[in-house]
Amino acid sequence: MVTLKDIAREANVSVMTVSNVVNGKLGKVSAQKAEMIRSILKKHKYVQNETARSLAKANSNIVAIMLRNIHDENPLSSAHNATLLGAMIHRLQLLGYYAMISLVETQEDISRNLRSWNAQGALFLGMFDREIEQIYALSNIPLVFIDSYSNVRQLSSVGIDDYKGGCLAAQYLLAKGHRSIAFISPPDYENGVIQHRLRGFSDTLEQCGLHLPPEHRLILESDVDQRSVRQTVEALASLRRDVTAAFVTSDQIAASLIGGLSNLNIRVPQDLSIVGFDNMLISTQISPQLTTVEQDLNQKAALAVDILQHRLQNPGVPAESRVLDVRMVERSTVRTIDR
Amino acid sequence: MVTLKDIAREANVSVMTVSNVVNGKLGKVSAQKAEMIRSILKKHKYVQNETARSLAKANSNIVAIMLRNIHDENPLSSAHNATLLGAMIHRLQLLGYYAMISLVETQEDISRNLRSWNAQGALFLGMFDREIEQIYALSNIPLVFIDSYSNVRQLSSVGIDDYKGGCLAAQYLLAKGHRSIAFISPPDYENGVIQHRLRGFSDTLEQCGLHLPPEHRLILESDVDQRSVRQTVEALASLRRDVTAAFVTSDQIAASLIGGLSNLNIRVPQDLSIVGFDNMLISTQISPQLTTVEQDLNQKAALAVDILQHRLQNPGVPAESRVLDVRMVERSTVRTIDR
DNA sequence: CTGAAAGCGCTTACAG
DNA sequence: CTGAAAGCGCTTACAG
Repeated sequence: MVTLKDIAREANVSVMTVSNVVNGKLGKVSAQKAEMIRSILKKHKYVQNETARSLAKANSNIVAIMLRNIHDENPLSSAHNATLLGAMIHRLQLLGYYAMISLVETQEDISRNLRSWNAQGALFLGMFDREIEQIYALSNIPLVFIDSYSNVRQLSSVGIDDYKGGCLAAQYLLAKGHRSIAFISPPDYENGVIQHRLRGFSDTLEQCGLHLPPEHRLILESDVDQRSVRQTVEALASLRRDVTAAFVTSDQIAASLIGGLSNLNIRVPQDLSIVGFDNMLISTQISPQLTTVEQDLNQKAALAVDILQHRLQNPGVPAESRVLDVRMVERSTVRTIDR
Repeated sequence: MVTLKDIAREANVSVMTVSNVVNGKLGKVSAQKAEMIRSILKKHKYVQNETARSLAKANSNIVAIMLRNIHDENPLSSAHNATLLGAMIHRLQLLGYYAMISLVETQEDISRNLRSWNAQGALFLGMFDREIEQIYALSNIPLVFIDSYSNVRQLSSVGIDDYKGGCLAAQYLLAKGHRSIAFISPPDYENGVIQHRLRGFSDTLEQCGLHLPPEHRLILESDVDQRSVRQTVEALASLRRDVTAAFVTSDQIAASLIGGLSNLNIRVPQDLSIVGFDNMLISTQISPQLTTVEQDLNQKAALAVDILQHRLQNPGVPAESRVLDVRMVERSTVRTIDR
């Protein structure tokens, strides 16, 4: 590995001068020397040793991205997480940062990943409410939380209007004449996302004098585990007499359920209407195409990175929380009930 | 940030002694002192500065994972890539490595990401054939390529038997009585995967005296872009008189095509049979469920990491190439043609 | 414009 | 078992 020192020796200048050229501090080097040094740099394909640079500057250009690991399930088998992660990495790179990814479970995982490479900042996906406060105690680099609800003041976060998402789904189904509707989701995991969608959903029902009985609230342990999908499908099938529709909090789960229902000869939307959430690619791949609540993942990813960068560039700016809008996308999984 | 020096001062010992305790070199420290130091370490929640450690040891425990960026499309919107990445990160963590992820396009991207943090090793996903040789020139850390074909000798790689996958699909469709079959894939991108599947497919046809005319070979520019899906659906629809089935090289694309066909009232499998590839979750989410060629992504990911680790632990061991098996999974998108 | 000195937080190699 | 010295490859702060 060729170092600044090697280059300096060959160029007959000091290490400092080479360093200035590498870092583009051209005011400090004569144009002629700079050119000469640049050509030697190129000749040897010099690549800066970020490890040493980071140690000397206490500035690494690393951004840690931490994904909450739940039940040891691959968090990237969720299309939502994967798309978001890809978009964040892409944008970080454009801005000159390195992305170090870790799947975290314990405070210790977080602490280690936050501090060992002196990351400049960190992006968190799906952390639990109660963990967030503790994370702040670990480090004082800028932190941005995605899809987390928390009471911590001065939290930088990006999320979507989950409450409104629940409202939209309920309003839409009510407008189509549905009066008895199931709510299906993974466990809440204490990050508040599900809870807010549920609240928006049931508040809207209640405004119409309806309510969501506990037996219409179905919980799916895992959206990738076949067995738990099957159980939920069966529970849903046995609810069929009571319920004309279901709001499912992700397209991925909705697609699995629709597949399972079709095996039991329960047709969507004729026998049961379904509204999903996310508007991922899969909502147009299944048949009938899924009516769903849309969120913009690319925007969520970009905004998270931009907020982080803004705080990195302007130390001391106050925390910033952004809530992105959602909207209904009407397709073919909800039927109109005539009265 | 608390450093070894701080701890050493408080414990009234040298930095070296603390370092030995931190690194578990207990043979070198008296049990009593070790215990005392450990408690101070814990009290201050000491976290090792990997930056400094890496610089001193020339050993970072970072593994770089590079994903080939094509057309600036999010590589993690492919369920295949995302699942693979998640599984690799998980396994790397278990073994004590840090995962630095980058989306690469040029040799310079690769060079920078390979060298700037002195990564111990690197994992490449979907690199082009012609690039691989150049990558070897960049660095001599252990490299493992996933799903890449290359003429480079001594290449460590993990892939699947793409040729056999093509054969299986063709054999299956032939056995069901199909004689005129389309082959649909993204562009080959020179990594050989598509090419090998195609060759297995067309060789098998030829063994039966059939062949694949060029107009039955459809190329989809992008599997996430709606327009290119629509174009392919139309092309496929207009082939319908000539063709009774299509082999599609990913479940994701197959699902999109089936969705598009159903909008044109072309039913699968009655009007057209489809075989997919991968056996991702989506193949059971769509209806009818997709008949497909299965590969084991978790195994692919684990093997890639294990081969890398083996080379990391045993410098000088020869390169190792592994090819994983594939198998047919029969579901409901292929009909039997009576003759 | 140029460079010698000191230091970032750690480890290696050696002496006691 | 313990520690003082030197060094990893860079940058900062300063002197010329």
